[in-house]
Amino acid sequence: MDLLKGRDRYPISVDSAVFGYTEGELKIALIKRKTPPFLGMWAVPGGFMEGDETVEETALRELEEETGIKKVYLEQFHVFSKRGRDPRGPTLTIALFALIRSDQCSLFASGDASLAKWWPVHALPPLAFDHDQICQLALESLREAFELRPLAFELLPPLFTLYQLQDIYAQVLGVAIDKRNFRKKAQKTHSIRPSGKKTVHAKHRPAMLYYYDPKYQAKFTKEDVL
Amino acid sequence: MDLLKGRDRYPISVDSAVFGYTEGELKIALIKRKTPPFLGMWAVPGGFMEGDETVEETALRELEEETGIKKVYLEQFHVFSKRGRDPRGPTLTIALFALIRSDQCSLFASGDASLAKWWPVHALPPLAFDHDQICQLALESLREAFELRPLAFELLPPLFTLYQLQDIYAQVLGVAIDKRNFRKKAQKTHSIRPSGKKTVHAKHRPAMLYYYDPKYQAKFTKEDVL
DNA sequence: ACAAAAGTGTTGAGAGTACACCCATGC
DNA sequence: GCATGGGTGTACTCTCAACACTTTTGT
Repeated sequence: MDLLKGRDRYPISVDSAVFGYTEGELKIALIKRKTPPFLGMWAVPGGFMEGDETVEETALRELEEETGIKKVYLEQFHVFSKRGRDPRGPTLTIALFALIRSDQCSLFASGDASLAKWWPVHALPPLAFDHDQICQLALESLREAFELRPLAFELLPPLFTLYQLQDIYAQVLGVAIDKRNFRKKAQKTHSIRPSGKKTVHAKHRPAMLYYYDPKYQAKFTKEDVL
Repeated sequence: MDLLKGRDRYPISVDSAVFGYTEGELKIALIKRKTPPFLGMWAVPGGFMEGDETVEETALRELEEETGIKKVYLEQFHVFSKRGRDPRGPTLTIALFALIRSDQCSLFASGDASLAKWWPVHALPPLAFDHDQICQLALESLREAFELRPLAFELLPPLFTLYQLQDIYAQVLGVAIDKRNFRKKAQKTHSIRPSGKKTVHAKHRPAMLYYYDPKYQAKFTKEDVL
């Protein structure tokens, strides 16, 4: 006896706002749609759940199919279910944000995408469906998550400069940050450690490269969020 | 042409962890299931999406059907999609937490529920499906949300004492709070205002009743979260 | 030389924390 | 009279915010 018989069923799409930090700017990865509706418009990568996948598996599969992106940090932030948001009929969209390390930011369009490209978060093109809402809420959710968890490191390569780290916080939180105060705070966490190496070939004085190692925090607290 | 044809479709259940503050304790509303599977076990109220409802509409409909609860604050916190979590087949569950004012906490079982009852959050009975996980994550999400938004007032009647307010923060965040420091902080927000009325027939000295009015905050900041 | 980021301390204000006693009411 | 919460102030610590100049490299 199928106890789920008679239940209404819905196609589920899983869409991911992928954030990256490239060329010193916080950006979102968008694809150009190759199929109707909204053919030729920009959209966040995503697609429909299949079989007995989990939400996260769908997100990873579609990301790789459409943009070539592989290793990402994923976090769910909202389910969109308003009537009429997809002209094809009632659909749910589970929205996630994804964070990708800046040394793995190259994009390759394929699958449902004819193009894949990074866009500065504050200069997005017109978007398909309600993806403008998704991007906006993604950014707000990212901000909230940044205040609760040490996520900046998910946007940086294993070795990074304090300036990069600070700049990410400044851009995500949308505030200016004092350099000296930030560096003092970073040192107090003990989890941001100098590697001994320095940047080379920068157009300016070489900077110490740091790495993040949470094991040097006795216990993670909100105070360690920077 | 149905562009959604051929997509896999899933039944969606929407389950709500309803928090209430009654008898001086933080509690969750549970129902006793009247239908298989897990017949006779306690579970979080919820049910399947129908037609072109939104997630929030489903949550409200099922809450009223099963427990009689009407006015609540709702917030999504997670989608559960792991294989095998429902023995009947692949299902998604969208989980929300709900906050109900303590003057509207009476429960009436009906619909799929044979009983509806408040349980202290730290003394729950064995639960159907993965509802123990849902309750645990609901509590953690509630904690996070409490640090970002002024939610305690959603658990209190329009007029409340400072002790009640403090006690909610203490129980939700799981920490002890100093009475004098808390009261100082509450006064500084300017949005918690004495009504002039006092409690009557308490088993102790009458207490000033306060109300919450966000318009007395110039701009809401994290500092106003208490 | 100039542009660009690296690096470095001190001070003052405000927030957070710790702490103990008397009061009013119901039973 | 006893139990229960109501109500009040001070002192210390620590965190946070504000603030400017010299250094090193590439062009």
